[in-house]
Amino acid sequence: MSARALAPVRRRPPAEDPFATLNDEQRAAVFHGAAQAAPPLLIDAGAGTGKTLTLAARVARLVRDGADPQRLLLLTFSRRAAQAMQQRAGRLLQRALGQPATAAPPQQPWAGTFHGVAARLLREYAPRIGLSEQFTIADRADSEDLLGWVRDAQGFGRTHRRFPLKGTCLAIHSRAVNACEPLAEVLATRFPWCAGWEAELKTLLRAYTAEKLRQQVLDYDDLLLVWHAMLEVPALAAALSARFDHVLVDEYQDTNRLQAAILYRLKPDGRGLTVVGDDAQAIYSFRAAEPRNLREFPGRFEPPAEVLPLQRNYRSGDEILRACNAVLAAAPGPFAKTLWSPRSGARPQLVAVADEGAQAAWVADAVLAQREAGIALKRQAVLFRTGHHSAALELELMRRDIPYLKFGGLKFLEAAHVKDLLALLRWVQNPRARIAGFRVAQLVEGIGAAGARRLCDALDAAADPAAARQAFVPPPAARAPWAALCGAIAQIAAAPWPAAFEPALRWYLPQLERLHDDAAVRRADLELLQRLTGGHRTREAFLAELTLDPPEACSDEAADPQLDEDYLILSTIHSAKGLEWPVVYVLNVVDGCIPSDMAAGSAAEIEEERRLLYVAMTRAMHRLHLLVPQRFHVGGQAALGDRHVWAGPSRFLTPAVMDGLDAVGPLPASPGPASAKSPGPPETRIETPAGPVVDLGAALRARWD
DNA sequence: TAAATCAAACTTTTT
DNA sequence: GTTTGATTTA
Repeated sequence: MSARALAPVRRRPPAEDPFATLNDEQRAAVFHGAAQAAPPLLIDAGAGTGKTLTLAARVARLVRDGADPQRLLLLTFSRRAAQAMQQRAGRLLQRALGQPATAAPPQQPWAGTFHGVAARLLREYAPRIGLSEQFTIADRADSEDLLGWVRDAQGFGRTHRRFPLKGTCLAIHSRAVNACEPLAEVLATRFPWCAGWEAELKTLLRAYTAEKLRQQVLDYDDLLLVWHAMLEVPALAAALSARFDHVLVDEYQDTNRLQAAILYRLKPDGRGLTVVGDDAQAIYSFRAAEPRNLREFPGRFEPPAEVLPLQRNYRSGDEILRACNAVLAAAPGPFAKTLWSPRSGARPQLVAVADEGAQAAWVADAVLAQREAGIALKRQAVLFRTGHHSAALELELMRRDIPYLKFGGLKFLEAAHVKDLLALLRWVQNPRARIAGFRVAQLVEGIGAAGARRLCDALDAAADPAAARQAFVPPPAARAPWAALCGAIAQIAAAPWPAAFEPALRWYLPQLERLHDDAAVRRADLELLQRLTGGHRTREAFLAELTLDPPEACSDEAADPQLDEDYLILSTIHSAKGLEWPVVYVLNVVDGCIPSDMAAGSAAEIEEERRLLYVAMTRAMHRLHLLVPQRFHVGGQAALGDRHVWAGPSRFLTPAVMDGLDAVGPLPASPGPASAKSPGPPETRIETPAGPVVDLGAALRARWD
């Protein structure tokens, strides 16, 4: 073994060909083009067709053939996906180079989400674009609060007619930015009830942009917007484009117009560009994702990009795939694929139950039965449309002592105590961040909204906000507690990371005890937060990555995975994207849940709900259970309210789908009529902003002129 | 005048 | 369970 390790790496013949197990479809995608400047490629990868493996193998193959891993950009949908991809590519590469498995695999440092990569690039280029290197990133709640504050300051809170709420204003902002649409068009197509406020909204969003720049705070949308703005400046565009020889993008059907525009500016001729996607799994249009990015990709280039499909499914038995195909057959997309597998297995089940209680009991029974049969809890997943759909099941699981981990829905970062502590750290890093300061100041005993406002105004007016913070004279009653906060801030600022977390926590814990009855439970969250600090090298990195990629599970009864060996997976369908489990249960496959009655507006929305069911079903490897409660709670009432509706099975369970399902329990009523085929969305063009500018602020403000 | 307290409404999906 | 608004209290 040691002799092998000592041998010069380049002389070692590969112990085995890591690409030998690829099928023909995958091999074609992996070996498309030369290692340098390969022509553009679209991998049209159906669910479970080995997409991750193929992309990882392509990365490994490019590096093996001479590409520099440092000059390779891998854009994925989540950080989790990026890590999975890096690991697999690393292992494949070791084998391709004949390295021992003990050697450190070559890392690809540029892998992550669009937003994550943007944050890193902006931090690096900040001095060249008039941005402070200390800029902080606001999560959605903070962005809403800041926008709400600007909205009040502009006097829109006291209008004669009702002005859109802060959340709506931010949604409008987000839509306009991500879809690259003019404000008027966004209002007309998405927010018709706000159309009368166009001029005011324009003023508001311009003021919001100015305020963010003044405070050196960027929201999610700004990360992409500034990246794009940088690519408008020829010198910066040249530097950024030259930096990467290859750009590979995963889940391309869920990118938006702005992301596509970034990509085309990064690689104008498409050389070195690879995108992977499946239009049947487009489920993020509520976030301005534009599946047409995928459809239009080949034609963007001359000659058009090559399209290579992957249809051989390695995940599921053929019975499950037939049912999945049948769901989509009612509304085939332009890249219609038929998944197939030579493997045969159990037919999927349609389980009719009386109500949500019976549904929870049935799932709990089934989960335990499978566990007895040797399928660990971890290898089973319960999927649902919205976070609270699992409430009844969670009660049942707790009652039966079945540990579980829930993804999606309740967010760790949204808990008040976590936000408090993060606000403190943000405020230390960037004293101009008004929302953070406003929040932290109010934690001080004796300072309320009015005192906090006075403090923030003073900081705003000061040339040196950190000094103004020290000089602030609190109300007499708050003197001692305020001094304690100032002391803590000084310690946090002085200490290296992650030691700086300690004084922050020490200051906050007494406030936690004072403000919350359930301090003990919340304290556990803060300890989890503390454990996360170690994984990041600097405070900036910690704050940025936590904002862009929050821990996915909430801690409460969701047992600490390190304590419980085995736990059942609960997940929203959206959060289940890209994952697979041997046994999958899908809750509430009824009209009103799937499709959600919130989404019943347009035909396009209904079609997205259909794909959502498709995504849920294609997660299953061996067993799939669709649950249909005949009665379920309607929302908009107290948690224990007793209003129900009698629901029919989801309209997506067409006769063709039902043919492939085994009915369990009393047969449900026949499904409703299939929805009409959707007309395509209206044509939109990418708006090209005015010529190159180096003044970032002017570029961003111009967005709202 | 500002802070603390209490009652009531709202809760899709997420970077 | 959090946020918002109205009321009471210092």
